[in-house]
Amino acid sequence: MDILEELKNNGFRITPARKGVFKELLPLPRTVEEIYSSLKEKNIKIDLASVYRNIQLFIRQGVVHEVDFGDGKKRYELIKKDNHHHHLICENCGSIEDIPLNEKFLINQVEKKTDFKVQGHFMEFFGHCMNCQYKK
Amino acid sequence: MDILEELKNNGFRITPARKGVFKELLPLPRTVEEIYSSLKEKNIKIDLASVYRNIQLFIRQGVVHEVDFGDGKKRYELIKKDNHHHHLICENCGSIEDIPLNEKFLINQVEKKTDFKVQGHFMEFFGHCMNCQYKK
DNA sequence: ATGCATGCAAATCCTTTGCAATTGC
DNA sequence: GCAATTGCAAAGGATTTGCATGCAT
Repeated sequence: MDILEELKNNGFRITPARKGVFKELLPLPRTVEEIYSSLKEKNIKIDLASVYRNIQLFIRQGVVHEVDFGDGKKRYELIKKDNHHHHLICENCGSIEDIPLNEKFLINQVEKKTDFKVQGHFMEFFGHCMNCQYKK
Repeated sequence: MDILEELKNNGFRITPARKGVFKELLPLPRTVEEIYSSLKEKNIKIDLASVYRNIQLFIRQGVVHEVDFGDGKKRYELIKKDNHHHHLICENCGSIEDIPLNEKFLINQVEKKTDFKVQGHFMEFFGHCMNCQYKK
């Protein structure tokens, strides 16, 4: 919950709505719609526009970034320092698992093959989680 | 141009609009807007809705897929058989380069670390192309 | 000739914005 | 108290859809 404190130190207010949106992001990347309905269910009153506004604030402050799993829905995820990772997305149940990877050699492979200077990357995996492999 | 023939065999018509959209996708992933304006410049009369409709048809037929470079714009790319590759996206000039990679070991790494069965992946690289490295 | 594909306009969905009221500090 | 934040409603942009007409086969 350090991050909210930091926001406060930067002159932003900690409102119930803002704290709510933040908490929704804690476990996993979520869509705006998911955040909105989840807060509603928890009886935290918030307007859709405020969800959008707070997500955008978090992004501008560099604590959240957008991830795209290619299903047409934008998801937002907390950026945790020293925790660069990728996702395993189950195409059956939709579960999302984090996984850290050693992808340096891949980036080396790219830079060896071309004259391109790689500064960032985006990498997600699709398939079936353990549960869904056996349920079939 | 095999793909258009195949569509025809599946009972779809080859119209100037459809052929136009298809040709626009030949070299590189493009946005709907890019396809639309490019065709307009070439005096190929087409409605925006028809660009959307044809892209969706191509996707349903499995010859095109959506790629997302994280800039908020959806791009559409032809799926060429036996030509699995990734992209190098220059953050300076926006150029897009294809690159084939040996990512099998990465997928093995994932499956070794977890119980997840990987069936697909998504992988893009961002940075600076050769031109933009030296122009700076 | 038939019905698929198109253009056009309206509808829909997602996201952003203006503004007055509210609330955190 | 004052400025930041909010809710609400309206605006904006992207995509989809309904329908009558046109065109590929």
